[in-house]
Amino acid sequence: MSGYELAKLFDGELRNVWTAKHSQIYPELARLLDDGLIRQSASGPRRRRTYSITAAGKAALRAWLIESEPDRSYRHEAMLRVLFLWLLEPGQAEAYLRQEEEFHRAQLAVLKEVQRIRPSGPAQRAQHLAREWGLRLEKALADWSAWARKRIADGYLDSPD
Amino acid sequence: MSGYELAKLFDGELRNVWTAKHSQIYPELARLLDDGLIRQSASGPRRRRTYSITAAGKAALRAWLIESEPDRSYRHEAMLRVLFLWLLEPGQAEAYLRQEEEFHRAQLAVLKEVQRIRPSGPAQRAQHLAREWGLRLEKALADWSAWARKRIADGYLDSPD
DNA sequence: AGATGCATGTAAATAGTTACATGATTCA
DNA sequence: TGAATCATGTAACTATTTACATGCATCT
Repeated sequence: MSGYELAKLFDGELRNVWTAKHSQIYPELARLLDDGLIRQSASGPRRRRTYSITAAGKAALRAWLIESEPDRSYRHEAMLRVLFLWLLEPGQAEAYLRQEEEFHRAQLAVLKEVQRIRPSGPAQRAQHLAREWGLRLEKALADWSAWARKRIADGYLDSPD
Repeated sequence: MSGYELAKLFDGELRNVWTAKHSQIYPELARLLDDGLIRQSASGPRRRRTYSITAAGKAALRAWLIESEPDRSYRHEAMLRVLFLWLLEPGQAEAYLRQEEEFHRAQLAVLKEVQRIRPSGPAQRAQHLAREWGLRLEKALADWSAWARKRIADGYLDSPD
């Protein structure tokens, strides 16, 4: 893949797995190339260069997977905002959650389309499994947004205690 | 809340919303205090200091909520790893997913316990809504892990194409 | 010919982690 | 009295974003 394609991928269907901007991707590709973990596999118009993983790169990934514990902490700005929804008028809070639901329903539709394509090769199949997670995540987020909005509409946040 | 309590909260029930280490929290509290967005509300043994939000702090939060678009990108290292599971032996991949399921079932149980406590006051109620999301997220993650593991056990990743 | 999208790169600033550092209180 | 936990702080490093910068290719 090229740096440009990676940037698109991170901004698209990998948005709920990992992200990176092109300004981080290009220097990182240069570093990986320098370390022999990837190799340039093709070049195209407009200085386009695609890279593929080397045996050393695969070994490094394997070592990472086996030797380290996953970091299971999340950062979800949209949910962080929910903690402060009590500072807004209920109507504003409802509008926020309505937008969230809309966004996630739209994402869900996009992922469903992509998911129809049959993956070929092990890497594509692993991506298919991760995309299935994306699908479930978007649905859960849309459903939660609708649920929370209804609770707020019922006066959940403004009732005194 | 004190810096120490915030660190615990981020590491505990806010783990799937936002995180920060104490080394980030303390300088940030100093900055917020300096900017008049929080005020010191109490002090205890061992230099313990708790802070509460000021009117200016609330206004700043409101402005953030209303004037900026939420960043809906995620970073989920545990799911990033899934993209590279094809590099492992199927047995190793299954072990990874089994651990993930276990972790999320345990988290689910913890959150369910916390969620039984009735929230008092609007901020607590907003946190309750976010925790309900945490609950749904942990369940979805556990279910997905079990599903993906079964697919891999059925040879999904190693079948040629 | 002009707009749009492809394609890459770098510098400066901000955000966040890891490691180093210290000391008080509580409990066994 | 020794260990664990509470509690805060800082320095160095790494990661990430924002802004600046350039130019080619394709389509209308």
